[in-house]
Amino acid sequence: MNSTHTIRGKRLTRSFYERPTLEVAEEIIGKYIVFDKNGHRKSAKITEVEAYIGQDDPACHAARGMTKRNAIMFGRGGFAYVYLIYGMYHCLNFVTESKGFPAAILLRSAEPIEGFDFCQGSDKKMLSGPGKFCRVFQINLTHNSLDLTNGHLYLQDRGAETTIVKTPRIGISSGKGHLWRICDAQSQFLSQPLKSRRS
DNA sequence: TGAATGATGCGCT
DNA sequence: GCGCATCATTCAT
Repeated sequence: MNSTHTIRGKRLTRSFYERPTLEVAEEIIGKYIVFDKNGHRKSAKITEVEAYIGQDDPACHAARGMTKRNAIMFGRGGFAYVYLIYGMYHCLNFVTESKGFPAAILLRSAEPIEGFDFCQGSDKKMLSGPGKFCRVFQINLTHNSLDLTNGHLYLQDRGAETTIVKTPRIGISSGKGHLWRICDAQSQFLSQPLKSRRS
């Protein structure tokens, strides 16, 4: 039942990324990530991200200055920052803000849209976590520093409307006070379920 | 339903 | 050496 029809959408340009990170993070929910690899297209709707903002954010990789690994974060917005974590998983980030201000948005979870087999019925968890997303999308260190505005990995606006919820970030030991994990409040495709509200 | 744990490699002190 | 922006599995309650 998979369609090979290409869904149209507007590619997000440099001006989308080169803004305050929290603004970008809130607007990025509901956007679509597209990866064209060898003529095969995968796409997914973004449901959950985290913001890592500047050298005053202790959880941000740039907190202790520029290194070879995090150098891309110090450049212009609109590039991919990919790193290896725990020796076995990759995490994909979107660099934000202008040159000189290091910040990025971690893609934590998404809803599969195009280019997947759904025979297992476990699609809700297929992309639910930063490591799982990269494994399925085959994102690795070779994709670090790719230009999202001019390449085969990019974001699209397909006009989806969303309601967002903010929570503390996951898996960090410092910087827990900020509500910089941003989720689609209605989505079933999150890395962790939101706390249900009690009456 | 939740806590503990092992796998695994790189960057940094 | 140690500590990670993780995940799947095992064990306890």
